[in-house]
Amino acid sequence: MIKPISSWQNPNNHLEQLLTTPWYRALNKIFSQILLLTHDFYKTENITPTIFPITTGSVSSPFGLGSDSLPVKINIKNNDMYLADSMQFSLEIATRLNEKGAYYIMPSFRGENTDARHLNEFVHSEVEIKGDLNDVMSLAERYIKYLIRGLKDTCAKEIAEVCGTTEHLDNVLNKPFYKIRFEDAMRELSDMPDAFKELDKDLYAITSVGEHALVDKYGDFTWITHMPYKSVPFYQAKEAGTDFSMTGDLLAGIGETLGCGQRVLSSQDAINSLDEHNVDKSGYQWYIDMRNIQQVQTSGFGMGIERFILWLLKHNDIRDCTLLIRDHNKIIFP
RNA sequence: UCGGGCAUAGUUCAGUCGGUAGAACAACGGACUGUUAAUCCGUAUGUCACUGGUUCGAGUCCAGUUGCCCGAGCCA
Repeated sequence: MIKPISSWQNPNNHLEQLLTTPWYRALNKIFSQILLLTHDFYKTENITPTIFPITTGSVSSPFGLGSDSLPVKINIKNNDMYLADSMQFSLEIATRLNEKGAYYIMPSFRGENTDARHLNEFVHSEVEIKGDLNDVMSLAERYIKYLIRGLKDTCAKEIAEVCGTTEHLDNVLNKPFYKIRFEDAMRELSDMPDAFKELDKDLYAITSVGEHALVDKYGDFTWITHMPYKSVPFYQAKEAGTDFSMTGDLLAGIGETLGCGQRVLSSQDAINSLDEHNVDKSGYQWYIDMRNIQQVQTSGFGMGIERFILWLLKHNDIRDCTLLIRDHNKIIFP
């Protein structure tokens, strides 16, 4: 059996653990296979690889009533800017340059404190395609199953040595991912007061307790879709005729592993959404303009690779799932 | 980011009611033992995180700042 050693607790002694323990040897192999499989998968889908700057003036995360997520602010030559918290905006541009869409797999940066479910720098596998919510959800399902099949071929020994089984891989491959709308999940979990919290009057969001309850009930890789429009970022499209959004979160293991959404279509949709979410338009005029230059319906998803590995290895602390430790509250070598 | 806790010797921590700063381990010096070291004796530990306030007097009470820990939040 291979067990993690939690060497992130003492970053200055981490290097020896990294270089000498079977846990990190297995983790390294899994990471490299996921990279290879990701490129293979998108090649079969005819979706184009891209690469972008990691600094930006437009961050995508600090929006929505349900979010006080923080970008990582840096200062270069006296200019305040951010490290990318997501490449979604760049991918929306790249999708307009390519036939089907564009993907990217690189670190994203977040300003919250690290804990068992969060890293300050995580490997983000993101894609944006021409299409709607259904298209991107089915792409996500194909991607995850492609990864699982590939990892079964190449890393079954390592996975079995960590978890004692590879049964959870087969369970996922053998059935379609269960889908439940947010409003239906709320009704089904109405006897659990902690499953949802009220963000604002009559505006609710699911909690990690609620996510766990859904995973317990419907198994790993369960979709919760159509979150309340006001609780999601401005760039997510509104469902016609409802107060919900064209979004989906994919739950597995400890919780949200992948998030996806259909983007606002027209420049007027973008303006309305910025207003309804009370977001200052000055940093996002380009986002409005882009829809005037070329209006395309796009949708995309982002998956946290370490969170996927957490599920893959049936583990519960994401800090064990990175090769080089990063904690923005500390200076760490190497 | 919010809430709670903590900050005293190299380290781990005591410090009562506001009245001159304490222990253990580590370190250093010596003694002794047929010797990679143990044991015994001895020695020194310090901007009590920082700034200000209250007070005759602050490690102790109050305010602010900084740093760390725990919890929550957020997300992928």
